[in-house]
Amino acid sequence: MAASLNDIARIAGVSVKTVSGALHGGSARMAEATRERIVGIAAELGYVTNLAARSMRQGWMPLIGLVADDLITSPFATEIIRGLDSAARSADMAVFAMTLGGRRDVGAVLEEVRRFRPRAIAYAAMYHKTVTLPDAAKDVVGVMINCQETQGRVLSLVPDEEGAAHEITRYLIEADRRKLAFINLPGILAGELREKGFRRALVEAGLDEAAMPVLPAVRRAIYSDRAPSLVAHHVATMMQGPNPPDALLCGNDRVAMEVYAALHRLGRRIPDDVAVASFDNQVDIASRLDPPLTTMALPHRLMGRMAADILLSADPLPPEVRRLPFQMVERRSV
Amino acid sequence: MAASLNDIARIAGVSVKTVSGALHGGSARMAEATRERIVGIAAELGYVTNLAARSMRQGWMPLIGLVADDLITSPFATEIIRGLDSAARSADMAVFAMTLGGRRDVGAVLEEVRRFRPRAIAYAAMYHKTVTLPDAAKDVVGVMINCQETQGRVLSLVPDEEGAAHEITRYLIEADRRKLAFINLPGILAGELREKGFRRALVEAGLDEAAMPVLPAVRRAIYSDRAPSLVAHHVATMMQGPNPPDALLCGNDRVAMEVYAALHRLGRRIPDDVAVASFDNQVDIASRLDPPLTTMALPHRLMGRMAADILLSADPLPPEVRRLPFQMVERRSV
DNA sequence: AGCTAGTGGGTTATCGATTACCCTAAGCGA
DNA sequence: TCGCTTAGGGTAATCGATAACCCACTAGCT
Repeated sequence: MAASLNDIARIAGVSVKTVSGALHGGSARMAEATRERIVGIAAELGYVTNLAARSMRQGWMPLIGLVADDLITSPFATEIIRGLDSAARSADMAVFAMTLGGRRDVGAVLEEVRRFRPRAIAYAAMYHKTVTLPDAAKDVVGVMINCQETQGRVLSLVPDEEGAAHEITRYLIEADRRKLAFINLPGILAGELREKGFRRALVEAGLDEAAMPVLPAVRRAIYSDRAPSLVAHHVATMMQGPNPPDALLCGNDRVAMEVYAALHRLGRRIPDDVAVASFDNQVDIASRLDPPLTTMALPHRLMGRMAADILLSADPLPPEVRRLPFQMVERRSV
Repeated sequence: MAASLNDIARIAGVSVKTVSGALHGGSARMAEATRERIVGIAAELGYVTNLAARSMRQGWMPLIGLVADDLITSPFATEIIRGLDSAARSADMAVFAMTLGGRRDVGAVLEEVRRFRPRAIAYAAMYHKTVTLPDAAKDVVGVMINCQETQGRVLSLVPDEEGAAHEITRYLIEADRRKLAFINLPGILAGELREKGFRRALVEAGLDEAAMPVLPAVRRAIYSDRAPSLVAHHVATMMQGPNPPDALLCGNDRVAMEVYAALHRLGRRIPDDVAVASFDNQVDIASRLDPPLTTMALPHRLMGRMAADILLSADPLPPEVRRLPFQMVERRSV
């Protein structure tokens, strides 16, 4: 068994409280010699603080619980966790993540996490969506990341999808593109909001918004590697049609990857014939495409960092929805 | 503050020990009526077990600590964690991950994790490598994942790089390819071992091993999105040379992605003119390439699961190095 | 000398769950 | 009726760290 304050106290011939003070800076009143002797013995014994024991008095463990609906799987998840972690670390806390992993019962998973007595709990979604939390969970979850609670009773941090779509569309228009098309992700909240932003930018630029197609990358389902893709079909149809687009906006970098392949097959050059832009900034893909892809980076890290700040802030914040900006990563596809 | 066994006991008019028994199945001797009454009160109060308190007696928290050298960043990391998690869950434990995140001092990070009193600790590396653990850490880390301890004093789980390279090379040869080239990842252990397997398969097939080039994907450094790539150059040189290869083996799926682009530019078709195969099975990429990429999947999930089994096994295991097999994912690039 | 303030450190209760050990009452056979 | 077993449950110690409160001693001042 690991050494405890008690063991150190016995060897040093002082009381536990003195040892506690020496190692964790409790009372300032302490002879420097005593402190040094105690620290020396602690090091010799390989003493490691027992946070579980400390938590008994404190009431909580120095943990931020993260319940994720399946997110740990995704490369973006890591960004959220990094953001959370960097903020948590400044407060000498750690992040403790647990995924639903297919389990339906959010309440049960929350309880599993609560057994560890985290200081606060965040709930995160893999992709931007609306989530219904069980009633009891509303007082337990301090902040929602990448999702918003159905009844708006929990402070939520989400990406500003509409703003991002608006920005990248404007960017395409400013690059003298006039015939745009958007191969969107159907059936999800992000897709809906981005379509709004896309159309708004077109209208503001005085373009004929009705002439610009918004097409689904897949049929109905979530975009995944199992869903049959419509991308190649859409690209071929549009490019060989009477009025081919000179800019293609893609729902994510993987859609863009398929668009690249389809354009290659048709002998079209990027960006000379067609500009391509997208959302996500999945670096592995975006930076390795030829030409490298201009894409709107999701604010995952930012959401993580803000979430931690919110959870650790002393005073309670109103349960609003905060929309966080994407960051445009300009490469050479426009 | 959350309800405790004490609160429940007071309300139910019984002792804490009875409540403990009722909720956690301690003593079998208990009137069913009493148990039900207690469970009811616990539910009403929203009682959640305090694992920190339990751990005071048990000596450890039901946690498997995972120290990762930077791994949480990678999409593979998630597979290791999933493997660990699924095995841990069967033992009613959770995985608690912490990354080095650039910090040099492994010992300090290990101590940070040990403060939480995990039952056992695993160390994982982002890519297959050799790791030198501080002396004190050798008794603390129960298993190394995706890396091996320099002095072989800790049980290690690593991918069987040589075997995988041998298998995929044989597969290419059996597909009637006779002029192979390998665009390898330079400067890392995996690359060295794979080259061995590649050459062994060539020799076994009676091919002229010296005529098959093994080229570095990048100059010296680790393959990352910052390292200037040599892939396009190599492909162009080889394909336009006197004796172009009919099969290209790639160090990972992102290299393969660049190979695809380079071949497209040269007007070569996959797999008709050139077969392409690689390592990793980064699904996002491999399944979306055109044609979908045949690739050797790293045994990350398996490593995770085995690691948990090892850590939770009662009897200590010898500190050997176990090489785990890759899984070939056949798609349509060969 | 008597008093006060300050220094250095000890005692003990506490947090929540578990557990070794003890107690009571009922039932039952001798 | 006595003694024993068994069901049902109580008491109190324990794990490690913390903190409220207490105590002994010394220097400086009147």
